[in-house]
Amino acid sequence: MRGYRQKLKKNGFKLTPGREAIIAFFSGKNHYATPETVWKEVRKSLPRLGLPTVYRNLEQMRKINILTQVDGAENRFYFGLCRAKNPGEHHHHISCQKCRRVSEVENCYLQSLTKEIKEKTGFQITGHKLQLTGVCKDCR
Amino acid sequence: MRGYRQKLKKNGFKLTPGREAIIAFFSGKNHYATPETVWKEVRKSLPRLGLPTVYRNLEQMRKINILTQVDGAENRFYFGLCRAKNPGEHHHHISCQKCRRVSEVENCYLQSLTKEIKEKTGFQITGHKLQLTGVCKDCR
DNA sequence: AATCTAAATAGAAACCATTTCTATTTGTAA
DNA sequence: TTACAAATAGAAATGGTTTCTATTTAGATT
Repeated sequence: MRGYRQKLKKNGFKLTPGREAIIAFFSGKNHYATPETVWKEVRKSLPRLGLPTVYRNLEQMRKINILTQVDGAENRFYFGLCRAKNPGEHHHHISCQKCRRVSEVENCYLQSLTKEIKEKTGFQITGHKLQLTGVCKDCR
Repeated sequence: MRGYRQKLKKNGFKLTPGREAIIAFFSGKNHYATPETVWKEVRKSLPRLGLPTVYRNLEQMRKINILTQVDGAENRFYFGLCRAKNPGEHHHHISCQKCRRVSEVENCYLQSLTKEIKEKTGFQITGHKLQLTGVCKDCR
């Protein structure tokens, strides 16, 4: 928790009750959630917090790698807490299809494929997004 | 083009002018596009084609692997033509960030990582979605 | 070629996640 | 304590996507 405060400050963001509550929500659950779910939960302690504020905060905290955005099946936003040792470094996340837990996959195994894919497709690879799905050890 | 007709019939879909025009659109361009873009273009030859019909057809043709869905930066739909030799088999696509061309990456290199990721994260991997971005050889 | 029927469509309207806007409030540096 | 930029509330707008119903159509059957 302390680390997130530092990170917010370092990036010029103020420590508002809304931001702290959102981080607390994710810290407690470690699952990904939609902005609306976050809002409904956080509103229990901060009844006047607006949904637009939640959207704004989620996006800001994603930008500074406190949160990570998860691609769900539906065309909407999902966020989860990023617990990587070095969140700024390129890495991936895997989410549990049962309990929605998010975990880090700190190694990226794809760099080595760049050359092979380039030879086969003629594309120079500039980026990739990998969305892993699985079942976590508690749900198995 | 002939192949798409067969595939539609085999899956119980009728050969409507709308479906043919949508496939023609993608065949000519080989780029991905939003439903709205498809609609605006196809409407030039079929002025009465509605946007909901385009949405319906895109989704239907995605289901039978004529089209592939591409994840763009914005939270909306993108579709492209799938030219894989065996579209039913698991594979990936790479899209050019300049011209939006879509190409197939028929080998999936990730199966071999399943075991390694399982050991590190405790997750049993059940699926993945890989979105590759690059610059195609014509745009380099 | 004419008939039939389930599938497909048009057009309008609804839906709803997300964003924008403006007046007001608040965190924090001085 | 004050000052001010940052952040917020609340309402409203936006716009991509879906739903709805009456009508039309593709393709099978005769």
